[in-house]
Amino acid sequence: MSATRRRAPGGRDESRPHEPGTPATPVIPEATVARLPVYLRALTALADAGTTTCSSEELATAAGVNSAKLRKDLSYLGSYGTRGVGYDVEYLRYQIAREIGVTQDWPVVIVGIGNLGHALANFSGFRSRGFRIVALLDAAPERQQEEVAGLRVRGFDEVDALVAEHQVAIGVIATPAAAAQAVCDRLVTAGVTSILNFAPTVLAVPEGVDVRKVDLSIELQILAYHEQRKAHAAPIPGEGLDRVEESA
Amino acid sequence: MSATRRRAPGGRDESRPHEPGTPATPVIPEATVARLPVYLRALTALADAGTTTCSSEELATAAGVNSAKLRKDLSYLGSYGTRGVGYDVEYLRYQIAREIGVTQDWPVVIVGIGNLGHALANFSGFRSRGFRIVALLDAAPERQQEEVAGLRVRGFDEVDALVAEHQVAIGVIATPAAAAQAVCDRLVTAGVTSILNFAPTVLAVPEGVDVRKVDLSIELQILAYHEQRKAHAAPIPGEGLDRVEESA
DNA sequence: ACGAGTTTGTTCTCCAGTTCACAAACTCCT
DNA sequence: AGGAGTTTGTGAACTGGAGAACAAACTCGT
Ligand SMILES: NC(=O)c1ccc[n+]([C@@H]2O[C@H](COP(=O)([O-])OP(=O)(O)OC[C@H]3O[C@@H](n4cnc5c(N)ncnc54)[C@H](O)[C@@H]3O)[C@@H](O)[C@H]2O)c1
Ligand SMILES: NC(=O)c1ccc[n+]([C@@H]2O[C@H](COP(=O)([O-])OP(=O)(O)OC[C@H]3O[C@@H](n4cnc5c(N)ncnc54)[C@H](O)[C@@H]3O)[C@@H](O)[C@H]2O)c1
Repeated sequence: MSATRRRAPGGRDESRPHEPGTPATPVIPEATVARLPVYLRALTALADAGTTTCSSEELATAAGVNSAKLRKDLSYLGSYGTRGVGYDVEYLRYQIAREIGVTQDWPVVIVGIGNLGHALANFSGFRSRGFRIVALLDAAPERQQEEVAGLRVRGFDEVDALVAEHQVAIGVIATPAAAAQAVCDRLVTAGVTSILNFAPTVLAVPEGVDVRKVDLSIELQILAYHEQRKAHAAPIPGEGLDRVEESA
Repeated sequence: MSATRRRAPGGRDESRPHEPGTPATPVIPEATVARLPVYLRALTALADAGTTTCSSEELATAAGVNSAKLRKDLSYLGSYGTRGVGYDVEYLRYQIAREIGVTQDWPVVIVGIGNLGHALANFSGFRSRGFRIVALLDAAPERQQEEVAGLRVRGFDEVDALVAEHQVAIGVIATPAAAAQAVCDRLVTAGVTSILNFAPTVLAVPEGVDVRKVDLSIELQILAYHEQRKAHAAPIPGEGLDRVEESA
């Protein structure tokens, strides 16, 4: 792999201008950042299938996006393709993984080992995607007897020690909504600066802390809205040609 | 509640122009549709706390958005506020629920009753948000002995009968990625027209079918990207003032 | 009844992101 | 070596959404 490594000569090379004062990194649009993991997944699937090279068209199809968008997204990372040929699957996969920051594992803590917390803790897929679950925390004493996925559930008061010990930057909240803000505050105090929130609440965090939310009810309600619209627009159940946007 | 019902006189009333040929409904931007459930949640919380009236400012704070954006979003539904006063919480809550289509419950099937499927089936919150789980399906025979959350797990071959019987429009896929496309195809054939996909694959569906995906690994990877950026931009662990956008 | 104060609904401006379209760059065949 | 064919990378037009700002519309106190 990596036949063309990064042709240093030629035109401009804007990889790391590091003049003192400028932020060095060329800034990637947020919409692109959100798609890079999808490309990474598609490339991994292609690599597993034995494909060594692919065109932007093929990769775009696999990722479920427009090929022009894909090319523009990749152009923010650099020129990793070869005109007339396409992209080296393994090389591009590595470059994206490096850009995202998942070439080595990130330690993660999960708080709230109930229904959802158990499922997350038992999920093996995180490991291969750049994450390692290092601690499971729960406030309920009866939970703390349990061992889930090879880890003993710890009391939430151990959060500071565990976060410090494993240098945890990313925390997952899977507690009831009522507890989420308090848990969030404690995590931030302990040193966590990125939070994935499953509880249906808006979390307030200090600047410098990232929050992303996953709310299944919201997703279902968005589907319900469009579903209602379909039913309303096409009263005849025979054939109703209404526009519906893909969103996979 | 509902002090001002919908003042029919006055200016223009663009609620239902139903001229034959025009699509009747005034079209709500997709970005707004995605936020309506958040407003609904915030209003429910306010109502539970005993609040009867709120301003756009208060509601915006509760929902974690800009108040101008909130007002513009609500304006797509109609004029449900009163200038100088604000919004009637209960009334607005109902109007949004009606717009989304969750004034009555939507029947839902879940396919793949593994780690995640169990958690979803046991989650009680769907009911109060407009959804009723009517069937749990799994291909593995040993799963079909089980009873989860009061429902016996059914074989996937019963999908057609169950979807037809309960008039199911929404399906949830919680199977491994390898099975997801096949499961999706079968669901669509059975009559499902909206799919929530937890498997890390892009699903291909015919026009008229909506797909939304939830991918935890992608969410974590987006956090990892920003986390890496923070670490890179601020090498001194003391105090690094870098911009980070909220996203709750 | 009227003016001061409040808050909505909407218009206008601006920006990020998407899509098109094509020159540049590469391969392969003759 | 040169030309035909392929595919990338990107400039430019276009689209949708975000935010500021303000007039219209309401309440309340006098
Ligand atoms: N289960 C699902 O499929 C699902 C779906 C959508 C949303 N959610 C949301 O995910 C969250 C968890 O759902 P669940 O079904 O796992 O709930 P659960 O009640 O089964 O589990 C919650 C766990 O959090 C623990 N907890 C409570 N307060 C805590 C605190 N202050 N500190 C630490 N731990 C604490 C509890 O002891 C319990 O073990 C909820 O907010 C729920 O709304 C869950
Ligand atoms: N568990 C998590 O927290 C988590 C997190 C992120 C993503 N996911 C994704 O969610 C999906 C489910 O995860 P999981 O941990 O529950 O997996 P799991 O292996 O525990 O469960 C999968 C279930 O699907 C059933 N199944 C397999 N093929 C089927 C088919 N053709 N028809 C019907 N049922 C079939 C299996 O019998 C099994 O019960 C996976 O795609 C996974 O990548 C899970």
